[in-house]
Amino acid sequence: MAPQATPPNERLNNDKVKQILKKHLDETDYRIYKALNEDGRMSDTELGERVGLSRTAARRRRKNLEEKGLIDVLGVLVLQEADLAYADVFVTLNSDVDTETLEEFLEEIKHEELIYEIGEYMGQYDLLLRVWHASLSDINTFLRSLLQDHDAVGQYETIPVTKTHKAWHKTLSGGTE
Amino acid sequence: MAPQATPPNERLNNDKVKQILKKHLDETDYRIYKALNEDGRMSDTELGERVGLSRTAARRRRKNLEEKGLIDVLGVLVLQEADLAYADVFVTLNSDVDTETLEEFLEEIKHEELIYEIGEYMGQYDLLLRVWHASLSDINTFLRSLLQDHDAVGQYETIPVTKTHKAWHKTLSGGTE
DNA sequence: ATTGAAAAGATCAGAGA
DNA sequence: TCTCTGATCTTTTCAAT
Repeated sequence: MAPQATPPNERLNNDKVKQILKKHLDETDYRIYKALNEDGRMSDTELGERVGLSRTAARRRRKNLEEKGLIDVLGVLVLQEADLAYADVFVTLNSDVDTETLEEFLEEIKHEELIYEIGEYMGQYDLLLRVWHASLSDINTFLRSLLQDHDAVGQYETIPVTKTHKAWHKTLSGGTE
Repeated sequence: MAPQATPPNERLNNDKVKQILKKHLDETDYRIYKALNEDGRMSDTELGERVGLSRTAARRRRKNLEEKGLIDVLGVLVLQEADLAYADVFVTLNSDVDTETLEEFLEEIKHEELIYEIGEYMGQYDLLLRVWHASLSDINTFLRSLLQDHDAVGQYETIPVTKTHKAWHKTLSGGTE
């Protein structure tokens, strides 16, 4: 079958998004991203059909987006489906912590398999950690041994996540319901 | 070349993780996940070589993990690389909000292209939203029009994320540095 | 879980808009 | 620069074991 023109129902009808991204992604790039967001293993051939390009053109764009680091195609663990507990941890750093101690701390926790996200905040808290474990009480124990007496950490608050409705830009289907 | 036995340097040397996941994933499954977490488009052939299985066996396991919803392979936008602003929003719901209004609210924001995550908290806040936009001030304007006078929303606090060190279980390479 | 073989897809060089 | 086509090589996929 010949590659079709852009299917009308898949056109990006969101001018706002187009405006925001125009510095790096044009509309075709964004549609490639959206297709990969749905299915990261979609073949370049199908990708091309979806966005109205030949396989090679679609492929080149995908590769470019990946090489520039604008998109990443990866596998994620769906904690909700794996009956795992997960929580967000808001860390306030010690006010007198020096850069080196902080760097060491970050380096240390980056390699923790049970911490799947680390972000820096500007505001009420300094750091966000996201952790997973078998149960909430395991999360508590884990965090205590990791953060309790660390030079870099002032205090921390843990908030369990009870349900995720949307993640990775994607509405989640199931849940435990 | 014949499929090799498990390369020693790639074995999962983390008993804690093995214990936590044993209900759903065995060690080979977890190694498949870790490989896909590095590169979601890795071929089943390479996957098989990495974990010491034939292409078909590796493929079957991958498919199973995807079908059970335990892992998902998808494309993500790396906001940090796209010069976009992003922030976390902690929402406290109105104390007198009824289930229906809440459901409607969730349904409404699920389809917002600029909201890439929605989670329910148990604790100090009720909801976490993660938003992106061209700039922080755009985020502010966007949130005001979305949340300000909504029946479901009591108050909300926005905290900009200034840097992400780890996301999707993966240490991020670049940054703007 | 594996192998072998047919179909589908990836990849590259060359060429054109 | 971006795209396309055709040729070749790799991977996927499925039936049989």
